[in-house]
Amino acid sequence: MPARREQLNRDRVLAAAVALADAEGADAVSMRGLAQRLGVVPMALYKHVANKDELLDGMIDAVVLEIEAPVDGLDWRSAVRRRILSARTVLLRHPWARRAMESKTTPTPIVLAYMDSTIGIFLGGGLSVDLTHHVMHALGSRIYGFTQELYDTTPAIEIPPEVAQFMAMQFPNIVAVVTSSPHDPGSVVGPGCDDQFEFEFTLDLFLDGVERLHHKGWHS
Amino acid sequence: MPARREQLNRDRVLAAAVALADAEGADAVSMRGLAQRLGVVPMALYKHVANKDELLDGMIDAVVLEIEAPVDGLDWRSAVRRRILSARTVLLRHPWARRAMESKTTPTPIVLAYMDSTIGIFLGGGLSVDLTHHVMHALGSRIYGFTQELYDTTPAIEIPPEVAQFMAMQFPNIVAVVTSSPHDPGSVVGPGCDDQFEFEFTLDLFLDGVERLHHKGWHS
DNA sequence: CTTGACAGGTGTACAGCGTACACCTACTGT
DNA sequence: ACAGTAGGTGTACGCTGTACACCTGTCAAG
Repeated sequence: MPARREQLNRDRVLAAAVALADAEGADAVSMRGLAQRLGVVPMALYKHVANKDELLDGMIDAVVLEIEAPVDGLDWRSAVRRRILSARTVLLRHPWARRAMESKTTPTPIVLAYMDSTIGIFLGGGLSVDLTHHVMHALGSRIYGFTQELYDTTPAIEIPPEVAQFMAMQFPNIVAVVTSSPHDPGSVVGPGCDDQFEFEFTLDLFLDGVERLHHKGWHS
Repeated sequence: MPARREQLNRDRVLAAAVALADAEGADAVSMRGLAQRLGVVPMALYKHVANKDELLDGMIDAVVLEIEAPVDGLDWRSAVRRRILSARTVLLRHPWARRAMESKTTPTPIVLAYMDSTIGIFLGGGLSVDLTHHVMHALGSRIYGFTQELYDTTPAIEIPPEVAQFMAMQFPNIVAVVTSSPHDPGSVVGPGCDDQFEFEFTLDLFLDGVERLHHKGWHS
């Protein structure tokens, strides 16, 4: 009997899937690819996850669980800000998670628990249920630490000069805005200009607005 | 010679693809499915679009072209608001377009032109280049008329009472917030609570903040 | 009038995907 | 000792996008 390799289990499968996605991107996580990585035949995985969708759920759960728990003793605004920025640092470690979360339509209990505790910060801070409701919608994916930057306006490859000139002709406003201030590649989640500064800028713009509504006694 | 069916061309292919997606959802738009719809063999499509990715680009372009052009004679805030709400009504007609746009990483010239003219509204209204830059990031997908509602918190199926009780135990805050005010199913783009009221609420929260920054002479 | 290029539709084929289903094997509780 | 079961295997199916060779009708040039 050969030295038996360690038995698979759900957590090992999920951990391997996350590691594979971290290392080679989400596309590398196919049932076949993941199985190979684990030295196992594809169908073996189905003994531990129901299907690929559930595998993705598990991967997302693993990421969400890395987000720091709410900190006691802070005002609601600081607590929310801190938690969201914690979510962001987690997503910087797992850039694939952004698209994975976007592509899902139903939350897992773990994601629900994350949302619930985040909502709890607002309600605990005295915000009305209605205002909290709207704020959660307004935040959208931002509570998970990323914004939806649809397109990458700062391409990695340098653009040839004739293209640059063409762009300046066709899209003068884009060029004016994009060339005004560069982004920090180290702080972006996935493609796009979703860097740390922009993220915090918008987050604070939001929280300012919410705080103002709250102080005005906004109710519905 | 049988009555020859009308020849294919790029526009007919794109129009059929959009119609198919409208009618049966984005998943129905496979090269084989679309070809069948056009009474043609799958490979015939490749004489008119380079590959499936370009097909999707073309479909998105078709949708973006439906968005109303900027209206002259309005202040920047009204002009932006109007344009974004126009984008939203377009996306209500083509709910599949939301995910399609999310899944792309590179904009087409037509999408760039849309962005350019939208940026032009801000710059033309006197906003600084820097502020405009941040605002475009902050708006994110909102300039295309949808928000990123990751999860559908108002499921279509009614939930059994024991599940409801379990939810109330596990996620009291979510339940409190979700049950507070219902959403209008007719005004949502895709799954989630992205309804018209929430959309405008957040849009105005944004525009308020931007206007305030602008009046403060915000520059960098 | 012929000829040759070419645009556009066809047919076959392949690699990759998720996964259903039958099987086999080793361990466990009675 | 025996039955049950958890977990890994092998084969196979239908689906996807698409490469490549082919054929056919139209049209312009010699």
